[in-house]
Amino acid sequence: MRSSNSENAEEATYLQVLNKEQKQAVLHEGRSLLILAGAGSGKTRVITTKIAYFIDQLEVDPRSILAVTFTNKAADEMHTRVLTMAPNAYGVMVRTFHSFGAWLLRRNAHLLGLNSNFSIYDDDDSLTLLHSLYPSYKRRELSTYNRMISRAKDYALSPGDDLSSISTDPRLQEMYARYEARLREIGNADFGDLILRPVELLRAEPDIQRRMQSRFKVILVDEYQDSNVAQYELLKLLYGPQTSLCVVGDDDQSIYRFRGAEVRNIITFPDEFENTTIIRLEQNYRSTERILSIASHVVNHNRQRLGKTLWTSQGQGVKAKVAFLRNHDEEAEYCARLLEDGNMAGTAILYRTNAQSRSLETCFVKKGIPYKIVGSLRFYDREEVKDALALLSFFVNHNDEVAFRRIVNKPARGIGAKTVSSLIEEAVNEDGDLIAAMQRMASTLSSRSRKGVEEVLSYLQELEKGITEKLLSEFINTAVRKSGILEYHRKQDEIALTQKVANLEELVSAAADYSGGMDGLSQFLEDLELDRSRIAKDDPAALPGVTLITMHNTKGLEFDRVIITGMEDGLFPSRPDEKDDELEEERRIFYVSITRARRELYFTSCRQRMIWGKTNFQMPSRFLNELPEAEVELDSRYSLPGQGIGGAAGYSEEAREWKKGTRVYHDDYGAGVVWKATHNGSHVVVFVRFETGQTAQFIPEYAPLEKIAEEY
DNA sequence: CGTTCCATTTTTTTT
DNA sequence: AAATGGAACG
Repeated sequence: MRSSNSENAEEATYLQVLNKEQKQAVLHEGRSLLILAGAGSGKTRVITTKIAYFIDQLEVDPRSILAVTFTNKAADEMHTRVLTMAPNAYGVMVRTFHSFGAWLLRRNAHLLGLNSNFSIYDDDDSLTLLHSLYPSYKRRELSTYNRMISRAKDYALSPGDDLSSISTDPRLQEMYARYEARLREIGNADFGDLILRPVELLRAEPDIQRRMQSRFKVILVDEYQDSNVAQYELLKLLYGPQTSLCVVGDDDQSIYRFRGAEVRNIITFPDEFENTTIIRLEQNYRSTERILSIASHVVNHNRQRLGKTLWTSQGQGVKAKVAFLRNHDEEAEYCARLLEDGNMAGTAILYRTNAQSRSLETCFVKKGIPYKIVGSLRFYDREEVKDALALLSFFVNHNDEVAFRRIVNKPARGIGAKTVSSLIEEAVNEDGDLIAAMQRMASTLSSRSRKGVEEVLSYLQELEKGITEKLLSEFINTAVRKSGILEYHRKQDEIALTQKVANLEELVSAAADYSGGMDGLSQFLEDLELDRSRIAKDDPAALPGVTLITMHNTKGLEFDRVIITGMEDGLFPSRPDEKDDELEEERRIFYVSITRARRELYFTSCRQRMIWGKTNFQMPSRFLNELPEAEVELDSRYSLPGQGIGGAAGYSEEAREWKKGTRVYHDDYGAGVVWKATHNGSHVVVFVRFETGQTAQFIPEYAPLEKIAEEY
């Protein structure tokens, strides 16, 4: 079991701090290893130590080690930690699946008809492209198809494959095929392509596959439970006769099904890779016994799981608290009150949807409580940033229709939709180059459009001259000025009091570390596309203040105190009528959230909540019923009266009599069906959709509302 | 072609 | 509440 090497040699200090299972995982030398690592069981330590051990003790060349992580942040952190343990580990490749795919595609671009400086389209860009192919559809309709296409790619399905597992919509096949054809004409890649096209490449080119297999002798994958089918295919293609593969994950923490993650990947791993050793890491170093008990109680409601039992030697700890509040403002107040003890940095406030951060922010600004929002305020999809990036992308690829559409008439230059379409059509009919198309077409346009097009051509040509000489940040600075983008947003700032110019300035400074020229530019664009947090001024983790964060974004993090907000049906779990699969996934999100806490855990549930501008009456989350009573108590200081931990017992019993689907009759409105039942604090409120198409809400206690028998 | 105003409609999560 | 989409007008 143990290698004789480590038996004799003095044990490296980094091995001494490991527990038995962790050490076993590090020392394991078979080709296929599955580490089932519970929350807080030190899996990152195991992976980093294992990498250090490979280099130090087994004398593996760092360049032949590939470590795949889930986020760029995790990749950076892992790289740093490995270097601390093994200073000669510099050449280890630590990347996300997507960034690894991009790396592979760039060095083999010529084989795929890609420009080696191809740009990466995000979801919004993909939708723009699809819309340009189907202008008669609304953007909204197409976003459904856009999602299906990206899902198909997650499952490694091409337009020619059977897509019935994605959707039986007959239009999907055709749309996917046309979208794909046009994307290839342009020569760019979308997010799914970063995985799918490497898969296609390795299948089609055995030489390259062999080269990759001999380059990467060791492959480690973190957060394996969130890998999708395409990523799994890619792994299989990289797994050569000499490769050792180690995947680490936790089936209970699989929370990205909506984007193609397949828990089955981890469950069937031992069947797919021969002689797999399975090691379970069950000692938790993070949380108290009570927190672990709550977590395991909750996740035990799930059927589809491998099963494991976490334990800790941290002591029992304090009970978790549940608070029922009137509305989201009180919820924020409640959080603020908890923060009065001053432990901002150790506290995280979790929510299911990004929109929920608003009321918290408002409250904290008012009270002067320092906070930081992790992940959500997406710098990259801010209009001004996207404009600037589109301009830069267009320099890299003159065929880039999506970027062209974005910049050509911003600021307004008299180039309308018709002119844009005809310019694109002209380009498509030739070699695709939109600059050449503008040059050819200019003379045929109306004087107004012509002037605009000439303006664009002139600034593009002027800027193009400067691209190789200058520092990248200088080039970007000039580009946003000369193109008029900066001025355009300066005006917007004045009108709407926004910070767009400041954001553009931040973009410029983010480019400071990049070299000028096409390669530097292209690298900059890729880095931003794959890691949206890159532009942010500082690492949010380093700033003081309480952390506001979505449940999904907390993966891998930990805090002294965690407050899980919005424990209401229809918000969390996100839909009141979820199927088992979906509910189990929501429950895993709950499990992930709970296990972020080291010492203190709070849950809040509001009776009223503003959703889409309307105040809704909320039912307590059914997940509250799944908490073990012995470990949880009501925060009676602040909670509304008449509540038990399992929710509003009194109201919910009554509300259950009027559950969704109940047929009712009202003297004035006629027959209808209940679509929602809830309570407003002291009464049951029933929402009814009538056969007349009207909807109305009643308090049955007072209203002339009767239940009637099911119709036949 | 550009702007403005009004009606309509929201999958929740993100590499 | 916010963001889109369409119509109407200059």
